Amino acid sequence: MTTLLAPKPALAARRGRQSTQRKLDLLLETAAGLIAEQGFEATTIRDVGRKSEASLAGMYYYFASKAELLYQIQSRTFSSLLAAQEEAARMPGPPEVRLRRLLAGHLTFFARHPNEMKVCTYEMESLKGDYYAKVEEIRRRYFRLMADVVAELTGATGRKARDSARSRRIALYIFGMLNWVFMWHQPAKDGPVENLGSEMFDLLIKGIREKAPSR
Amino acid sequence: MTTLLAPKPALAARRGRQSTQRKLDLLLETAAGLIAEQGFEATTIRDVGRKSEASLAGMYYYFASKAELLYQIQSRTFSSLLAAQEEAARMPGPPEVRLRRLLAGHLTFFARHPNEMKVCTYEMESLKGDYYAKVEEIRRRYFRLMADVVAELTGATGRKARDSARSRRIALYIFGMLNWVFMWHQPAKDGPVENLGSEMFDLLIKGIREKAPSR
DNA sequence: TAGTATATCGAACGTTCGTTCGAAATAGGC
DNA sequence: GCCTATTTCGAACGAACGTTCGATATACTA
Repeated sequence: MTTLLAPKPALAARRGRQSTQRKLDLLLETAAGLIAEQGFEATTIRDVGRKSEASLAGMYYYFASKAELLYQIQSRTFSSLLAAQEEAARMPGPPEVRLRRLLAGHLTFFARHPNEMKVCTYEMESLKGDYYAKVEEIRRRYFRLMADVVAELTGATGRKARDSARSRRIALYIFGMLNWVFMWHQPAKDGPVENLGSEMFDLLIKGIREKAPSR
Repeated sequence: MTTLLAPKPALAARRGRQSTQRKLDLLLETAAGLIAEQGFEATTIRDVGRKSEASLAGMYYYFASKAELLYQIQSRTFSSLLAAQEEAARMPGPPEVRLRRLLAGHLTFFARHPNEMKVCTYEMESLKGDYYAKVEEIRRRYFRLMADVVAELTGATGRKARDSARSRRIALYIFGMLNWVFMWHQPAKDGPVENLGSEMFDLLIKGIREKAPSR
């Protein structure tokens, strides 16, 4: 169980801990950049080491395996995003305002950690077994956050399976819009990514409120 | 130039051509399934051969390299999709109807070729050099198809850069919704994928028509 | 039936990968 | 200035990969 995390903290809490912690952060950041650019399978531990000025063998002091490296990036990033968004969703206000906050929060987080978010979004299926299950659990909670707010807007408060299925799909559409942004957005060309949140909201809000689709 | 395509057709057009053509199709189909499931880098030519009952060396009679195999899947699939959608967009009707057709066409094509579409969408950046450029050219034409219809709906007929940038972004939002479907849709659970097109249309149409965003 | 182009395959090559191991540094506690 | 725990690294291993090559089998033509 501890084996899933970084090397045993042991007594290092007093000694070179800060330096070690900083190096761990550096390795994760470097790895995220390379994986975001080339993909997980195409990225080599040797690459990460070279770019971080660490030896190949030295990498294995910080990670038990290449798979654990990917897990740590995704786990850390997604946990951090989830915590921020849970707070945003908990704050009071009508569902419209909370949806706005969730969209803005997702995009702002991406603006700050683009490489890590790309890794979380596009290398999810590169994780296996326990690693995959653990990250998927976080992902599921994050999805529910969005789906619940959408459900309030569609009026699917009860147990009507039909309404709840629709709000689930709408939440999935929204995540599609959000996650695809990572594929095309260039700050220099498209301006700050945070602006897109409002545009998405305006684009969707009337359609979401419509109870009965025109079908 | 011919080297980009399959082995020289030469005089094979008369001989065992049909059988060869069928085997080529089988190999591409098998490869698409494996790549869609495991990713391009993680998929081995040995894997594809084994599943197609071909030897490892035998694979190289049909493909010059692993990269060319990926290129052929993407090129064939995307060309076919583009042709179908260009016809759908050319047919007369108000822009609303043509947008509906594009959404339905994209999803229907996915329903028929899910593996190939996943490969086109998620392994685009695994192509390099000329292969990448050639496929990107097709992709660009496909994008313009959608963006033009959206531009008609937003009323961005002139050269107003502001309006054209907005319709470009909206088209990207739409592709995000569409492509993300590949990640979550299960026919048994979510019903036929074609139904989603109407739902997306209803969700978006009012927001698209709004000229001035509330900002 | 002989001959030729097409199609297939076993075996091997060179490279690169993830991972391991034991030794060498480094740094704080006494 | 030693002692111990932490951190780094060179070197190597076994496995798996993409690719090549020469030989063999298959099928069509004349």
